[in-house]
Amino acid sequence: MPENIATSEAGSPLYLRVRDQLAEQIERGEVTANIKLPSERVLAERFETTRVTARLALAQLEAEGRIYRSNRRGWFVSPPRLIYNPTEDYSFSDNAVTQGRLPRTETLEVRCTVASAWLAGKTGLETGDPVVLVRRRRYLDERPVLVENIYLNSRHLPGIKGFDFNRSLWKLLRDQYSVDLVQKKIEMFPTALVDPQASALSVNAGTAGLCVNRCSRDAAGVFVEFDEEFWLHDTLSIQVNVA
Amino acid sequence: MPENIATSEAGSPLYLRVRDQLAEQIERGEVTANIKLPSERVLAERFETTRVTARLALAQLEAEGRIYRSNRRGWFVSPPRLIYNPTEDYSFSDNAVTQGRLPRTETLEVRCTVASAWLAGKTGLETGDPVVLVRRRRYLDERPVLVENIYLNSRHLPGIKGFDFNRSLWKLLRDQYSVDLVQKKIEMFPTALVDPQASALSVNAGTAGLCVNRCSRDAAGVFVEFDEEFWLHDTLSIQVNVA
DNA sequence: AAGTGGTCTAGACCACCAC
DNA sequence: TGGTGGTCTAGACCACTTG
Repeated sequence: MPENIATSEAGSPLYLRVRDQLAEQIERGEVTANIKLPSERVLAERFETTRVTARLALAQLEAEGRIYRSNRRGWFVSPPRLIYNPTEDYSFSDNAVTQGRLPRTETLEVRCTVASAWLAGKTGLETGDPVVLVRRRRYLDERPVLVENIYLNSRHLPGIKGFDFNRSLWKLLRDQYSVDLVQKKIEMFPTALVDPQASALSVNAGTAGLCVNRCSRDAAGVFVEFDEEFWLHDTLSIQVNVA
Repeated sequence: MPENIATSEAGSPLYLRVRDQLAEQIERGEVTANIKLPSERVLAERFETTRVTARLALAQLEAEGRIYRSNRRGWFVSPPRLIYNPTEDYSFSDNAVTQGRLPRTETLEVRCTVASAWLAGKTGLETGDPVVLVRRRRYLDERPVLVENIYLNSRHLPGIKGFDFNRSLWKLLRDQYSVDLVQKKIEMFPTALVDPQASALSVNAGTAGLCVNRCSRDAAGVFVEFDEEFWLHDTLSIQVNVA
């Protein structure tokens, strides 16, 4: 049975009225976190319109962070955002568990390489200085939510390449090297995810994301690590306190 | 003369190849900041495709923050992002000028009201406590880039309603009330802009944005102001230092 | 008045995923 | 194998902006 939309007052475009109806159903809890929405074809029929218009409505809800898509499996309701304070020493896993989520970390790659001009500019290293690159992917409730490139100062952290990176990096540095990260420079901006990050997260190129870069030094001001994080835009809320 | 795209290897979807060609032209400087792109119909013809596909390519570049649209006037190349540190006492104007931009502030509304339950939860006020609401819109080079709702503790700031809000709020508090904002709690998350913020910025509902909330207190911990900012996503880069 | 983006129709074929 | 989203065509009319 079609919804009473196509026949309603046309005060706003059809795709926004479809959006509002879907949003209402989500808020009423008729569909809840991680539940699949009806298919685009079914929605188009239900609202007596075409797939193009149904997709416009879905794109709106996706942009607002209310729903997300998974591969070609369909559209799902987004769970609450993870609260994340990038200024603090940080265990992704502890933080997720505290918020009632199931975290998982995959180490995609560990490789010795040298600093690019871009990295040198960000860190104060010289171009060509040795660094260890660690690429990780992190999940919440089995949904991949971020990929990151970590560049470690290998001169300052001998033997770092041999450790297990599926655990908290901050704890590793503290326990194995007695390094405290006390100086941080953090940069954040919203942007679309493109390859290779989009592929790594199994989303389409152009999916909205948040890029978080963090440059950390020890108490003496020596560069320790640079972290480049690519988050799906609907999965996090940044919180920072200044005292 | 059509670009050599439709005939090129179809390793990726057409709209991504169109995106790449346009991105290249932007990077080569053939079109630069605030320059208008060819119309969607011209692009469709040039790349031997339809408007729908051309719009997909443009939407990609918009999501990446490379271009933006202005009403029904066309698509324009985005200028560099404004670097913004929300943890510091902050003059929008000074910051913009330092970065070579032309700032402007409009006060849309100044109104006495009372704290909602939502605001009470964010600030520690009681629901119903008196506050002054200031709504402002801010421009960079005559492009509106953010709207904000400022809630001021009117008990703590007698007579605040009478001042000029087109200048820096922080300077106003310092000069007129000798208040230093030393405790701040900041929250940021990417989301789509919807009405009324979208209308206030003359963009379509669903345009990508960044919401920045800031709760500031004085040295004694008394609530002074809560600021709710809605930025266009391609206009800013957040930078924070932790020492 | 002409041109622009905004919205919408009614289809089509493809790649991938689950059954 | 059938259903899903992903991509794409070839048009249409409308609202608004600009000359």
